[in-house]
Amino acid sequence: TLGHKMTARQRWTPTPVQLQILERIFDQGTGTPSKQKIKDITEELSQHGQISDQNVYNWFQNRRARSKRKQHGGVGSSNNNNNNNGESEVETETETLNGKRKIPESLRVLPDGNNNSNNAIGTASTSPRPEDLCFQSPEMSSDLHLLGVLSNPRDDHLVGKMGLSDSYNLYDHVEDYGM
Amino acid sequence: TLGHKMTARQRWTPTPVQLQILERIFDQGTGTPSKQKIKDITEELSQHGQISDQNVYNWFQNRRARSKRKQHGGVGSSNNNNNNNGESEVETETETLNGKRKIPESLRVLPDGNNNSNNAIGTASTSPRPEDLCFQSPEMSSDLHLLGVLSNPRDDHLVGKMGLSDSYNLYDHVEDYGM
DNA sequence: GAAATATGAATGAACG
DNA sequence: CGTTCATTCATATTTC
Repeated sequence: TLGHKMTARQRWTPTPVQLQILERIFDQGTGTPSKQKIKDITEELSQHGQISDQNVYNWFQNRRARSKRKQHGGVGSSNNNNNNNGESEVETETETLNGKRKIPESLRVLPDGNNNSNNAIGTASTSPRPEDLCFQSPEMSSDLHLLGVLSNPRDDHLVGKMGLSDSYNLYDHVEDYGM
Repeated sequence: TLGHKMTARQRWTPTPVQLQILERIFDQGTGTPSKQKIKDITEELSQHGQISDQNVYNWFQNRRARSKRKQHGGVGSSNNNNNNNGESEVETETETLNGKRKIPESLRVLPDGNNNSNNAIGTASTSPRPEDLCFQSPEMSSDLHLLGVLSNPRDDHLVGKMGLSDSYNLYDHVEDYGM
């Protein structure tokens, strides 16, 4: 009953030794190791098992994030952690949600309905975009005339001369987009 | 390092269609689209789901940065090494590995102390990744000595064995869309 | 064996 | 623009 090779990419699992080393390094308080450090560490850890820079990097990132997160939970704090809104920090209640968050990786590309955060709530005016539900054919939608412009690299001289098209600097952390 | 503005509560998730379009545009070699282009793209993509200029801009930036990271061998890692066990018989059945790695938490974090003999990992009778498979370097890398390096921000060049990542490697996502 | 949990991996958003 | 943070997702592992 099983299939055959499904290209199951198993995620890297640190060996105890690797974990020990990683923990130790993390405990050094070095914070986030630089890329160079990452390489060193990777090199070191590769002696104890297969590992890559990305693995090490991810590990540190996760470790950091996890530490931060842990502190905020109801660790030693007083009881009564009432959540007013249904917002709740979904943390461990992964699939407790009614919605199906777990989509097979094969189908991950498929439209999962609409998980976009719609500001329109309460009025039930959630407009499930039918377009998303449609299968995306290689030709994409249709009215992509826009693409025609974009596919033209020479089309840059369109607005570049206006003098007003400054850099994207203002794009950095603006809140004007009212998202 | 003060008030981190993480007011971004809801994270925009591109729909498959949007992703396709974005990928397409990015692949056109347009590089970083102008502001005008961004607007056009946003407009087009908004037909397939909620999106903003900022989202589009971020996406392109991230995409670009990611691409560059790969060739530079930054954190982008180099070799995607899975577990040595990851041969080909990997099936969707979780039972494939048969044998649970029963490593007590005591060993998982392994407070170390001063003990060097990590025989504890001997539980590898079911360990999915035999570490002995890896060839030990003649210099017998010391886990601890690496820490010294990390403590020294100035000394990044210690092992000097990192001469591996040169070629292009795709570590990142393996988008299956567009199939 | 399924659920719950832990954690590695992917990615959007922010910072400098 | 490169790097880092924060959040989510997927899968391994542990528990019931």
